[in-house]
Amino acid sequence: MTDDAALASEQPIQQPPRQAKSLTIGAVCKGLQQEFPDISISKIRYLEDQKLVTPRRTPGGYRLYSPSDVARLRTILRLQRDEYMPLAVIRQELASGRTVEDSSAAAPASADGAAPAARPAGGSPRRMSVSVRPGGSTYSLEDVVEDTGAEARLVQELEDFGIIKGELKGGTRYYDETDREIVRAVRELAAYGVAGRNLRVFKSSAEREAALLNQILAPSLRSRNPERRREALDALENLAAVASHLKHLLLVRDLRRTTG
DNA sequence: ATTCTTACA
DNA sequence: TGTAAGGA
Repeated sequence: MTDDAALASEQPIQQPPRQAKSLTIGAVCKGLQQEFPDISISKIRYLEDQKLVTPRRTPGGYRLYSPSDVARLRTILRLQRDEYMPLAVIRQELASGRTVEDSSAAAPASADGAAPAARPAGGSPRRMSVSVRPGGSTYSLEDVVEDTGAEARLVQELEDFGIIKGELKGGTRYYDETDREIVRAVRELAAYGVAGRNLRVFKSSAEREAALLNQILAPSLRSRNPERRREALDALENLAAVASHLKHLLLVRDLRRTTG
């Protein structure tokens, strides 16, 4: 077989990686469309309104996006699409310097055949501590209901309130261990008449605390050294536990003060 | 030919 | 979010 002809084909590549060129909004939009089909110029402008990106401007007022801006956009769109993260939260993530911006030009376009979640083999591992590390077991709605004794409606309500997220995979929702424990705790609270709007307080409180802890450990968590990152995660869990204990003590103290 | 801002659906 | 208008 002769195959020398195939190798001689020329590729019209006119992108010298040398020059860090800025792109107009139209070019950026076109490039992003490969990974995000429903992106649009107006949407990109909207993200600027929300202070998530601040591209440079030409004297004429045209937006100029640096490669860094584009990477940031990509990160934002991914967080929004893959993690259902609200723009307000994404803004904080990026501001705290926690989330990292990737620099890949375009998505590898790997045909991900959706690997359905793995069911936990055993029945119900009774555990109060939850890891901050991603990638654990996942549970279907039925699993959660069965494990926690909560009504399916309660789970739905928590999801509506944004208390738990539930990851959509292959048409059905799956919850992680943290979600399950949250449901369990809320179910117990429900017995005391705590529900609905009351949960917002807990949520915003938790968000502030998480932001604080992450801010403290941001440098280590961002480290390229795997060893250091692991230590940071350990520290994070420990720190969270200590903070939780302190919160408990303060709560008890305030309750005493209030009740007598 | 493109993009900009503002306003409106 | 998308689009029409009116300018640069």
